[in-house]
Amino acid sequence: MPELPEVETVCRGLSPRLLGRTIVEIRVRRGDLRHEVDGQGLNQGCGQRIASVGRRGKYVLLSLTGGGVVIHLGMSGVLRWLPDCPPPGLHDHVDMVLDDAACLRFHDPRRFGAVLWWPGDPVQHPVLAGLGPEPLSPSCTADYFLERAAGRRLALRLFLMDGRVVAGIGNIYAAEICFVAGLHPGQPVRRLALADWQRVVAALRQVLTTAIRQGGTTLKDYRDSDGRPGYFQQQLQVYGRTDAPCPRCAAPIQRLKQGGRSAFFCPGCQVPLPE
DNA sequence: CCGGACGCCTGTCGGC
DNA sequence: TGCCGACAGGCGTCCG
Repeated sequence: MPELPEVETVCRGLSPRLLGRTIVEIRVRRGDLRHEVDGQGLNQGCGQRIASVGRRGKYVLLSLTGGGVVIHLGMSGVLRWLPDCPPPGLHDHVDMVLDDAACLRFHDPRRFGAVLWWPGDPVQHPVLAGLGPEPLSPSCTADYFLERAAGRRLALRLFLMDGRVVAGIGNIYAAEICFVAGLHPGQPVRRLALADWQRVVAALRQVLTTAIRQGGTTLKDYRDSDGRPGYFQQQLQVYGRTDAPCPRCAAPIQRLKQGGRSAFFCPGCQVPLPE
């Protein structure tokens, strides 16, 4: 569910609440997530202070004085800060209780998420190895994409969703980025020229920074760390808008199946490039 | 190496 | 009303 803008929003909300707090107890009610929760490891975090709250792609990183926690929200995960740690409800799998009686609660109905312990700096966790650059960092350039796309027939949308190419872009934002760049989502990436990649880079910066400013996209259950929804769904131009008029040319938005998932595009504004 | 299909899990929605 | 299939924001593995 949550892509980079949602995870960034969660991190910004958590940071002032968690910084400097000490973890006093970890409660794992259900550990069979995507990766089995290592309760033994996480318990080593008890008594440690939270030194920073960070993000890498769609992962939340809690850096402790002697270790770290890496959290992924999967499709349905919600990370909430709760001032008095109320009794847990259905799918509230993990609580990290803090020294001010608040808690950080991981809720995840589909259990595609993960809560991982790491004995050192969490950015060193193996799940983060091989992730591509942050899309909003200076290293994410048109030249970089051109090089990574060389010789590949993979569709543009799937290329942008591949975390090894660029971190943090999922189905919603890949669709919006292709639209803003004026490129067909099924476009084989080897056909894009440098000027096309420049449009992709400009589009992804614009889409992601706007989405962060709006607090992310709430289609259904996404909430930030205080339980508030995002507002970027009001600005989606193609995602989920099958048959609705394109905001630029009024042609009906089309949907197609790509990599087992839905892709949305405007047949008027996103025409395949000539070979 | 590359790309496509599938599975993991629960919940919701639309059609019959 | 109830049942059943399709689908949902991600990602790892397997196979051709």
